[in-house]
Amino acid sequence: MKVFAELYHGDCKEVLKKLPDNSVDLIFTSPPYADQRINTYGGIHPNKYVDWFIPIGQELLRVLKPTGTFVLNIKERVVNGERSTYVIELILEMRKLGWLWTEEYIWHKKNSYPGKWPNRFRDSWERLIQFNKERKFNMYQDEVMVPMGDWKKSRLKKLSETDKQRDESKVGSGFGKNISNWMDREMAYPTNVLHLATECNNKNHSATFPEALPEWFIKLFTKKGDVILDPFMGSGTTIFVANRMQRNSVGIDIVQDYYTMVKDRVQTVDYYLFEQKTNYEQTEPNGRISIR
Amino acid sequence: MKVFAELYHGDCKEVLKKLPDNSVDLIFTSPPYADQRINTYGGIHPNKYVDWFIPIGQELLRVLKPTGTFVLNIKERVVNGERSTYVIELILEMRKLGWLWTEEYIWHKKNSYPGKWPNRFRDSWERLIQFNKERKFNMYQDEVMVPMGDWKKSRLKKLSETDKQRDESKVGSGFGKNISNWMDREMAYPTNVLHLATECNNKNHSATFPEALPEWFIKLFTKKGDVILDPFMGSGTTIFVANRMQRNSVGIDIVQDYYTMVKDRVQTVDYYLFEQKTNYEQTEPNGRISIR
DNA sequence: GTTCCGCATGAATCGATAG
DNA sequence: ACTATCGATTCATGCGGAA
Repeated sequence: MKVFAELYHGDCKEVLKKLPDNSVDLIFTSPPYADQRINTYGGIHPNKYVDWFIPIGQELLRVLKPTGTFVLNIKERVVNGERSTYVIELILEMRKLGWLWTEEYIWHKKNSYPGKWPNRFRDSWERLIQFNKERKFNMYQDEVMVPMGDWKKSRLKKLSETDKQRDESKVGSGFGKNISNWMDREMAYPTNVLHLATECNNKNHSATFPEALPEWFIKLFTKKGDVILDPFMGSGTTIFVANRMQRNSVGIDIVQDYYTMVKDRVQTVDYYLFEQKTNYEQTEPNGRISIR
Repeated sequence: MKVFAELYHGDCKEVLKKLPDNSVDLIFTSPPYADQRINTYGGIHPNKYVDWFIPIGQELLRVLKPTGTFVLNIKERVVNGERSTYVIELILEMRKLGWLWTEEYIWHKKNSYPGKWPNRFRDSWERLIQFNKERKFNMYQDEVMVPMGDWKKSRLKKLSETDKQRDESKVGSGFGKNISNWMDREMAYPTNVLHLATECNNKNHSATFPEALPEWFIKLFTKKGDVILDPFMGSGTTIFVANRMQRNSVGIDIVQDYYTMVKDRVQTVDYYLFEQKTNYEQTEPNGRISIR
């Protein structure tokens, strides 16, 4: 299957106008938080955040397919001892545009930023706000099933130890089959709380969210060959995960360095696959970068 | 220490007017959810929820001490495929009354109700919205510390060998002091995400939250002898936990059965303590029920 | 080939100090 | 009075090198 990654450099409010109506299956993005990351992005004042975002929300509504989903990763910061209200105001304004506020998932950040203050504890969660265009949308729930409980993990560990023992005594005949059967029966649907650690290791470019986050929603809301849009792609986590999962992707960023970096790395991925599989597709004439 | 439980039967909007200004240290409550429990509370339509709550929020602001805290346990329900907006609208309206929206804790319900729907997974979290009257309020953070993660074990091992010597060699240096403080630390401050299972063993009275929930906030925001108010006490979980923790409590409920049941059970607790400790205080002449 | 351990770092916030 | 800058505080994760 041929997969493209379509990258743009510019203000997504303008760039989005180039995209056709009803062309995207999933929008997954984490916009710059108010007055955060001021050195890379301009920094939007909390009081003006909603006004800044709404025109973008309007365009996103246009490009999303009726069966598509928009997942917004965001968290309000503390201003003068209070939680800012721009996120919840944004939800109300988005509904006025016609968006449906379907659900709010919680990302529990297991390794939240340390610190101690007299009036609050560490902030260890972020919002994943799900918007939809219509009440009927594509959702592939079976793709994100998980092993049932923590007590299963210990049993799995025991099994793997047993696995080794049997491996020594008997040459495993049909044992793997048993495990897979057992695992299949122990799967359950997840909830709307996701437990993931932030990636804070010393990589070249730190992402704002771990790959597992877009991966989960991509599995849940798209199938192979669908189109995923990230209008604030940043270091490109969404784009790369989409590629790996054989989804097409459209990425936009206003920062030249991010755009260049993601473009280069996407090409690297392309080249890597070329070497591995000796199955290279020509770059599309329209500037789309082919990945297979 | 003598502890009272002051119970009222009636609409809290009216009953609250009897309470004096600045007399409560913590308000912890879980109001009837919109259109939920219609048979008991009559059910408030989601569209009218904010209008219904605001006069109560006004009175709560009056009775709370300037150093006190109001914790509101609530979660918006799904109406016509969308999350209702009355909770986030309520936050905005409460701020207009003068409340400060200090923080939003997440209660992750570890054993939430099983089930799935075509459009959504199980809802396994609720909001615990913290409002305050002033930016400075009482918070006893040390009372809710939790054991550190497993990573601490290896770190302890390391520090016991190398950093002890360094600490002795660099006596008085700020750096060494920091290290030693950290080394002795066995407990860490928690985050704003609480992991509690819903109680399913309580057959008599279906409480809306487990005892551990009010217990955590009572430890965090009050000391012994403080006054805790629950204007929607329901089956009285907040009241009983406050009693057990030697905090005074004020409970209000509009449902006669709830009022009677809590009053009877509080007296039972009273009698129980009388037998155990042979230290009984007369019931107060003003109708307050004494507990020690 | 594992296991263990050192270490950098992450969408942070408050209070004091300076301009 | 109001804004800007800076130091202090703090916990968990995963990479990479070493045993």
